Amino acid sequence: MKTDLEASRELSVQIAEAIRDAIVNGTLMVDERLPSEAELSEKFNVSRPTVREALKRLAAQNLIRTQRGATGGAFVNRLRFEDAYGQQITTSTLLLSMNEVGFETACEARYALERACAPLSAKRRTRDHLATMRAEIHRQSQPGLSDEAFCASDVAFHRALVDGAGNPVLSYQLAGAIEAIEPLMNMITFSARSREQIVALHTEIADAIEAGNSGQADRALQSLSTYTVALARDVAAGKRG
Amino acid sequence: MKTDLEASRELSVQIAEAIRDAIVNGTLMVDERLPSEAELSEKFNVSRPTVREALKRLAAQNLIRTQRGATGGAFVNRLRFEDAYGQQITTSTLLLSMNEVGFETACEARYALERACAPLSAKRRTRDHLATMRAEIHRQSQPGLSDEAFCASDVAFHRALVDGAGNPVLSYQLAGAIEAIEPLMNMITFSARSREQIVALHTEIADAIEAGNSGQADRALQSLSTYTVALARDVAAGKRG
DNA sequence: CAGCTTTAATTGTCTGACAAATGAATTCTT
DNA sequence: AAGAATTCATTTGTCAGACAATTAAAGCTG
Repeated sequence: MKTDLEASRELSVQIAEAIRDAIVNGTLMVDERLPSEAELSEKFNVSRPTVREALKRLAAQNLIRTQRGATGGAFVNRLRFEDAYGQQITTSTLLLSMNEVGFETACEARYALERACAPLSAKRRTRDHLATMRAEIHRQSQPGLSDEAFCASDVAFHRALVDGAGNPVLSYQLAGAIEAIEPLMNMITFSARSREQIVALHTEIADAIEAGNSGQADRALQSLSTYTVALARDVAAGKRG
Repeated sequence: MKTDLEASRELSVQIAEAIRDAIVNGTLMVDERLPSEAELSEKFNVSRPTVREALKRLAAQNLIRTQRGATGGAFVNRLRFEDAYGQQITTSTLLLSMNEVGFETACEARYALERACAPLSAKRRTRDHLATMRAEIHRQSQPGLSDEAFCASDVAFHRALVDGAGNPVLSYQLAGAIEAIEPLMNMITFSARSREQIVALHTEIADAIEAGNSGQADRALQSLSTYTVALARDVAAGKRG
């Protein structure tokens, strides 16, 4: 952890960077305790509020956690996938909501990623993943289901498909894409007709994954992708027939 | 922006969340100016340092930017892809460095994502993307190239391939995976023989992308994936022959 | 009207203080 | 001596008030 800072930028930024570097390059290990705020302010020659602003920056990125009390302090966080999920989802949602990304682009990315997962999932999925997919399909075919519940089930189905690939990096990458576009997906699951079509394709996907037939899974996912984008375009055009 | 806070959690966290919600749900628009720190501290009934800690949390997530001076203040940021790239790379690097993810898992994810991009890239790549790929291949075949430079060129090649898909979401997702494993990739580009093999596969990929032959691109990427993972396994096992 | 100066607003930083939490040491009780 | 209660020291959380640095706008001056 370097203690001499350049000028120009804000002190709290520089201190945050110095500590972050120490974490990334391994100078500070996971669960290691940082010096107390008083010690840090002495070490960097700044006041405690400035040190605190730096620490809050790091806390916002889940790099550290703090604890009050005698043996308290700031500790290096082991970054967990759940934390990474959360950040990913927030970022993706913001990119979408600020119109930096269109629905079609997000949708395309999502299905491209899912198609990348499908062959792995066909190989490695456990009985649990398959059972989840089947259960969600069954739920989706219930007639009284609300749009929100249908969409939540849709998310659960696709998550099971992706998790079946057994690669947490892929799961985490897709979490953002899938959950960020969920609100928009809600709008295109309005009609019973589209639900039937979606359930049919989900069934085809589940069958393919169960049989280990990655080609079939890929074709079904491609159909689903095409169908979804077409529906979205219709909704965008306002013809809700 | 709600102004009444619950108890229990830290005030700065609650304030940060209240403001973040206002940004995400559109109450605060892009480039809109937040109330000054003094106004916020009055509004939330907390001191200015507490408000500042909250703002620093948001700044760390690129949600706001601050400016000093008469017309200064905190402004809602339009989240840019570059910012998202940075966060993605940091997160991926941390997940890798903290052994939350193994090299093989990251590698598998990376090539799965690339294979998802390849068909789109075969369709949409511009002349520029292709030219970049060719240029990097040429650089990679120079004999005097350092391992670091070779690896940097490798990253540039794959970025061009991915960017050719014309989907910024995919580009951004892959940025993390590719750049995070670059240091580890460095270690497996040690021998001239493996470089030759990699260059040959890169050439095959570029040819396929140029011809719009996504099947060939996919096969080449799969070979590259298999070869890379095998090399990595050898390196891990310590047999550097 | 152009250029300079002043001014007001705002963030950045500092100082010093107290409150709250919490584990550890200490004391008291049995 | 063992266990329970208490005190204590340490550390983060919060507050109040102040000054410095920056910046754009208003005002002044030639």
